[in-house]
Amino acid sequence: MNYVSVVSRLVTMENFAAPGDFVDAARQGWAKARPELDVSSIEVMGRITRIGALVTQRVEHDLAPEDITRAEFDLLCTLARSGRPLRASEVTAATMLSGASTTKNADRLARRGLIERLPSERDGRVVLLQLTADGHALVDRTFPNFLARDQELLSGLTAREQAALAELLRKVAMNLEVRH
Amino acid sequence: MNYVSVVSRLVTMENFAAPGDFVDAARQGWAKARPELDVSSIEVMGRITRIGALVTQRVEHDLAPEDITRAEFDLLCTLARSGRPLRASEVTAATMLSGASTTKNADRLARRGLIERLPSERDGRVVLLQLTADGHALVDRTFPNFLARDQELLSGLTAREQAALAELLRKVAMNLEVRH
DNA sequence: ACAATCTATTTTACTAGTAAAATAGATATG
DNA sequence: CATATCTATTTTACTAGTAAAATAGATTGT
Repeated sequence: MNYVSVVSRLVTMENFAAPGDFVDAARQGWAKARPELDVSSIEVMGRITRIGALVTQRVEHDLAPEDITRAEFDLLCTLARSGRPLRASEVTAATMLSGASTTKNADRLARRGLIERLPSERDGRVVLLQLTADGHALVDRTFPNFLARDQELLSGLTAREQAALAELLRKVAMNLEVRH
Repeated sequence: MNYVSVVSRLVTMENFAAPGDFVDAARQGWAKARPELDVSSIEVMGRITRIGALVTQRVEHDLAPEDITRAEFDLLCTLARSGRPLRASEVTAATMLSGASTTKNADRLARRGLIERLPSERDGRVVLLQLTADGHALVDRTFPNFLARDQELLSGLTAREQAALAELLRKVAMNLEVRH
């Protein structure tokens, strides 16, 4: 790419919209406003938080007809994939919410008959949470739709690209999780 | 990899902890609980939402000493990189929050003297938001720290890997953004 | 020009999430 | 074998975010 095409690309991007995605626009903004800053890391981290927020909103929207929040659905899915009753504290660790939220979400799901609270035989402080038949049914009915929606989002990528992306994200995730 | 090594890897991962990151554990759970489901898409989407949530929490924690929320900081950074006063509705579009939240956040930031509200000359309904000198100073003082933290998270990846990751994420982001 | 309609922001009334205190059961120590 | 300390969960008191109503200014059609 020569000087002219670089310039014409910049002019195009500034004056005639469509500079790629949200993060491309943000990066261009920083390049102009604070040219001395190296903002290259937002190419990855900005996109991750942006995509994460958009996907979360979409999931919430799709769950509205079930009259269930994303956090409650997350709790149900955590129990569904664990195959055994989990302690409230295990659910808290898996869902990234506070213990107080786990109590609240478990209350609402129990009132709706989607989960049950069991006492632990070993430890009287512990509350075990497990899906009821209705809870299992809800997960079995709705979870595949979310998988399909996710696949759709990745449909622009080849299988090889999806695998490469997953592997790169695993590295970032592991780096992040070791720091708590 | 032969049959034995596959089996030994599975056994290792099930019985001796450390199956990689959070998503590896979740995927194994689904594989056992619902072997008929193709949950491969969570390798990407699950990691994006997980990393997004962890990074968001970390940013909130790091902003606590400034007595400012992540949403407020996001508003300040949006103004800082735009280089001109923005309409409240432009800020709303950039921050992924509701208009009501923009009003609330702008209220608090204006009370603290970090932004100013200006009337638009063209349209009496419009409120323009712009940084004060104090607001600029706060962004200049703190934003570089967040860039450094983000770079640290990506330090396990080569420059080539970071570029590949950014490019793959851009594809996903653009696919998502065209669907609103 | 003037009602009808549209649009940008704010206000109101509400829900979700949290930190810290309270509660209750387990464990350790003298 | 108490009693002090630790741990798991719940309750309380609060903050952040939102949808929908209210407000106020712009636009459109006649």
